[in-house]
Amino acid sequence: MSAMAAPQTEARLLVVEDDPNILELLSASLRFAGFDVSTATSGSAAVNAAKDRRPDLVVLDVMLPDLDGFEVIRLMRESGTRTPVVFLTARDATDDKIRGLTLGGDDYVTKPFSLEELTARIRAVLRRTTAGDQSPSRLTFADLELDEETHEVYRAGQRIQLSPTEFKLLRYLMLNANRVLSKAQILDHVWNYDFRGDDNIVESYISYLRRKVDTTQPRLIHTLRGVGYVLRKPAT
Amino acid sequence: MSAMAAPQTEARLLVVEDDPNILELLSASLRFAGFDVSTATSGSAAVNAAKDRRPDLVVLDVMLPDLDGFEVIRLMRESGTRTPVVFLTARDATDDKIRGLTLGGDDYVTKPFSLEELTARIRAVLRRTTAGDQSPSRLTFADLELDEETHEVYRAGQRIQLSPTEFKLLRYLMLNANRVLSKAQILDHVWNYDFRGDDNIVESYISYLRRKVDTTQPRLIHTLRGVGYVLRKPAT
DNA sequence: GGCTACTCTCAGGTTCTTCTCAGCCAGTCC
DNA sequence: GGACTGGCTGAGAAGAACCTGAGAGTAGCC
Repeated sequence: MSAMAAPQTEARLLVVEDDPNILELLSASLRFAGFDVSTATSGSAAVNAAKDRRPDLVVLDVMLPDLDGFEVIRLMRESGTRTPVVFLTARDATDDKIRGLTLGGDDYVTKPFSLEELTARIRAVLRRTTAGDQSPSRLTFADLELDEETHEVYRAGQRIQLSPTEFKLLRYLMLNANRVLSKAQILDHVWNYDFRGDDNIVESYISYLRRKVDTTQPRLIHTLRGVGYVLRKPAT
Repeated sequence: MSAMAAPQTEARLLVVEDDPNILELLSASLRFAGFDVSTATSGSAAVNAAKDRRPDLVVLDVMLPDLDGFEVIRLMRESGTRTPVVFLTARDATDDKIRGLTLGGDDYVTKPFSLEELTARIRAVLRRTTAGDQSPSRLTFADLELDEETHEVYRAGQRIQLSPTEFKLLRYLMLNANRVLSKAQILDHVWNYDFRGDDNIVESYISYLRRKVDTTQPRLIHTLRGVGYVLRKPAT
């Protein structure tokens, strides 16, 4: 699934995270999303890996066993390269240094995050920092349009207001148009990884989405009973 | 984000600062703002770098481990070139030397500063010292006007009084018109880097600004719930 | 020293959002 | 047809995000 928008497909990521569960989750899904992923589990390993691999972007947990994330970045940048970073931080990060993370084209995501949110941020940072606006911030499918930067959604030219979760769900459907997505899959990608509710939440949000963006013909969001959902044009 | 106003885009800066955290903060964000940045961490290194690189402007901490900032400038200028300088000083610097700075076209910013303030000063000094009125001191968006030199703000021709922070916030919004800015981003750019409060201060100042400059139709300051704020004309 | 203007915090109110639950509906299988 | 299963959706509780008034503290100014 998730072949993502093409341009970053070959972007090289370095993921630095000491929790093996989260590291596995991240590297598997980012790889699956089409990124070329390498990993490190400590700050010093990260610095070396960055020298060797010259990644296009680093996903970096600020809490690491040896060096903290800020040290890692400084060491990486001493060699002169200006690699953009997406930081992973705890939600209640009272850490003084958390300020300043959005400078220099970088960004951050607070734990626990959803994979959709992380990949959206990665795409956004790559878009900003890579020369040439190669990848457009606007997704299109049939008469649906979704702007990742301004969070605007249009159906047949009509502006539609979505809540944050509705927006994430629609983006996920659009990035995976014509692909059947199970409720479990959707849950895993759109909701935070610590979400402990059940599948019904997906049904609820599909229902909300239909009411907001799929009231006109042709219908684009289809249910495959017992299998999942798919965004596609009818008569396929 | 922050592609800033175009004109200074190619200006060469030399940033001289011995604190590695602040140096990283500065070089990352100035580079992202479009400047061509090189760095030095000591006075003697700065003198050499200036000879090599011939920067258009120097950002110079007055407190350095070896030479002080004024010495550095004297040595730089012995070779005859008159490079403008923006000094970084401690807030309580009662030093007489600081006083005379604004006479020679130079300027200074007291630590801790905000990035908006520093980049505004850099732009102003470049404007004064570079031949040709390349970058205008007046920002315009819809019927909003903001003069960076006189600190005057007009909405639909009406003069509006803003406090210093309100002014900085509005300038930041105008420099990034049509771009969605998160509260974290705004905090990082408009407030001093040592500010330790929370996001609510941004909400407060947005509220003040709205009351002062956004009481008439069409509304220009928009809230994107869960995302941030954006300055834009409606019906986009 | 006293006044003013400004910055920042806090808390109450409001609106929007998330999530759960339960009942209903629609296919499917016997 | 009847029963079962999966999906849909309205109602509502809990919580999050946002706005704003009030006020404490502070810096700057006369």
